[in-house]
Amino acid sequence: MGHSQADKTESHDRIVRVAATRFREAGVDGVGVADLMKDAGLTHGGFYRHFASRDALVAEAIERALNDGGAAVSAIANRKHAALPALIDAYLSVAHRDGLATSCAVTTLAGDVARCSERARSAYSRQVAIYLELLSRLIVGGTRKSRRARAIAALSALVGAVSMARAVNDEALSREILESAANELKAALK
Amino acid sequence: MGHSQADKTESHDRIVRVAATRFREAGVDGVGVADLMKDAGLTHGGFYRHFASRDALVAEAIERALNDGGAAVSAIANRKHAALPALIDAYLSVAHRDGLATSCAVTTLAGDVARCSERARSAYSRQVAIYLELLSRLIVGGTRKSRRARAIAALSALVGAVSMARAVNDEALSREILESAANELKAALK
DNA sequence: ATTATCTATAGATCTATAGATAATGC
DNA sequence: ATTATCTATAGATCTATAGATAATGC
Repeated sequence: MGHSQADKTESHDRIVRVAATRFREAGVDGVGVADLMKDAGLTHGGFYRHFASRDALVAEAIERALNDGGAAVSAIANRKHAALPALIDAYLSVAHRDGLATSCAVTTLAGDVARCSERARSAYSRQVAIYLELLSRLIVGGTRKSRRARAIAALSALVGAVSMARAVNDEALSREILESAANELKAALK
Repeated sequence: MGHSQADKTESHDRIVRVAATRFREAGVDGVGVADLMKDAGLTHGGFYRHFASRDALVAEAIERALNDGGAAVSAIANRKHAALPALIDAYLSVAHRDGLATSCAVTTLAGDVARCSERARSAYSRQVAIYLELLSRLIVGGTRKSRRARAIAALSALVGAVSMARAVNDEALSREILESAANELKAALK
């Protein structure tokens, strides 16, 4: 039972990481403080030495989830060769559809964030802006303005396709959505 | 205090209608049975004479919410003139973004449905299939297969754009998402 | 007599707090 | 002495049930 300040920082970080995962899996309303603390290897009583309220953790965990997704997307976007189709294929993959725990929060937490604190919504806005910058840079041809408009349409299609592919319980339809959206996007942005 | 069978049918319907509205506003986990019954003008004790469980109401309310949205979209799609751009503009309007209570459940409840019962997910799948048929019919040129692929990409963009426009707390960015997505879609499907 | 609804409550769960315990760090 | 964590619990809320009440409908 460690009690150093280093331990506290590590505990704090572990709670946020657990919450960022569980919130993506079960929704922000789908898991309680006690359960999160248990997953982090702590008892629920200690929670309030780390966070002022559950809402404070929610905001921090959403920021973390958004950053995680951003890092994964950036890693693909910074490839030298065929970054745009690679990004589209990764985002619209069955692995991303099914990997809720580590999925992109711009899709997975969109509905929850809309009902969240301004802090969480600001983090979400920031991450959308980052994705749009990143996509605009990868899109070729036309004016700067046109590239941004196409980036918005592309990001919308990525988010919507994954949302629907997850909600549908018809595997053939789900895969058709992912594949058709990927093909149309790659053709439109060629 | 009426107690006829007609009253029961009416009460049942009112509970489902209230739930379909409140679930879209607050999320499926965001409102309890007692609160829903109060909104329907009843006390919470009577709930279990209408539904076997809360989950049974959730499934029925999601079906209702999906049908409501379907009816609204079909009404626009059946216009003689310029049905496709009218549908795109309506779906990507500020009114639809802000009108959660009566909004299209394919977008609003996507995240919740992914964690719901098979019954709710089947209803969702059915509604997606209906929208894709409807959009395929409105899209011109190319093969049947190509029209379906474009319908999938278009529906994805509609769903994703509204999801992001709601989560973002930057009004300018939110409107830019709706407008750019609408312009790109209309241009692509002309 | 049947039944739609209401009152009251059981039992579980959730957020948050109080006080105890056992380490750290001056 | 300070503090990170634990044990225990208060108070609120949530789903579900039991029994009472007041209408309907044979």
